[in-house]
Amino acid sequence: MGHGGKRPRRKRSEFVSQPNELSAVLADLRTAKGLSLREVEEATGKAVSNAYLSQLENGRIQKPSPNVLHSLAGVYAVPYETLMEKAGYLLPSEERGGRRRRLAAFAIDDLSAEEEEELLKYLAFLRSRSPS
Amino acid sequence: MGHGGKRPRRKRSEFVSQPNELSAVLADLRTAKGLSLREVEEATGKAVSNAYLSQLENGRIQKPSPNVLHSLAGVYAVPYETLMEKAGYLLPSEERGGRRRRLAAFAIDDLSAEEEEELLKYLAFLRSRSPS
DNA sequence: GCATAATGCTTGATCTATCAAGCAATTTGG
DNA sequence: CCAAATTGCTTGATAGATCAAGCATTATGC
Repeated sequence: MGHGGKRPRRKRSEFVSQPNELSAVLADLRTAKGLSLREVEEATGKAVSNAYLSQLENGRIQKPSPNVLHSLAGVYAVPYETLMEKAGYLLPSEERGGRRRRLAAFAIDDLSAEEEEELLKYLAFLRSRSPS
Repeated sequence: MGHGGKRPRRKRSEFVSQPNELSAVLADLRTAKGLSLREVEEATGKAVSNAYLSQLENGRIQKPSPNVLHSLAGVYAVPYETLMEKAGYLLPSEERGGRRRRLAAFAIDDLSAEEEEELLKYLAFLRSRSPS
């Protein structure tokens, strides 16, 4: 031991995160619902740890298991197949003959009436910025 | 899900061959086509080893990856989804669309991907000002 | 201000999926 | 009959998924 002062140095690991589409979707869904990592962990019934969620959202996991995706689909109230598709396990739904809702549509299902009204105004604003 | 951590120590499981529906289906498909394990390995372009196929058909693998199932679906000319279903990754009768949609949901179906992302961030903002 | 909780994150450890190599039986062909 | 090939199978090694703990920083309460 020796050298008095410093404790085990903590090296700053250079995370080579490769953000993919899935990680972005999962992060967006969680923040859109206003949930913390631990709240999601809890919502899955401890099936998915907050540690893992963090790695997932930061693109450090290449292939989360279908079980994990199933748990998260439940928490975020989005279709399991959609997450499977984002993870590259299934062909895009168009090529499988299926209609689909925008992911954002699922994020608003439990808004209050007041919030929904605000949201509609915001949508009008969004549209005013792009040609129809 | 994983197992990690140092929790109650788990004993090494003795290879209890537990043939499930998937293993039976895979074995039947292969013998029905008169193929050997190595021929199937070859047919997948070396994507799945004969060693693994053996374990798979004898129920020694709990959750083969979707990638493996995809390769085998190609070789045996059966639908990928069918094998996924046998493996327990998909529900047999997936019913979709039962939920009631918010009004606003109809207004976002034709947003661009960028706009949708903005929208999700806006939702996070909305939530941050009201309790759940 | 300070203790405490909450948040996102990193890391060490463990289990599982998966393959390369090898093995004992069986088949084939000369 | 025997060597070579084939077949199904087992096992050691490796990589990746996943979690329990713990850390740094920020928010919250007194």
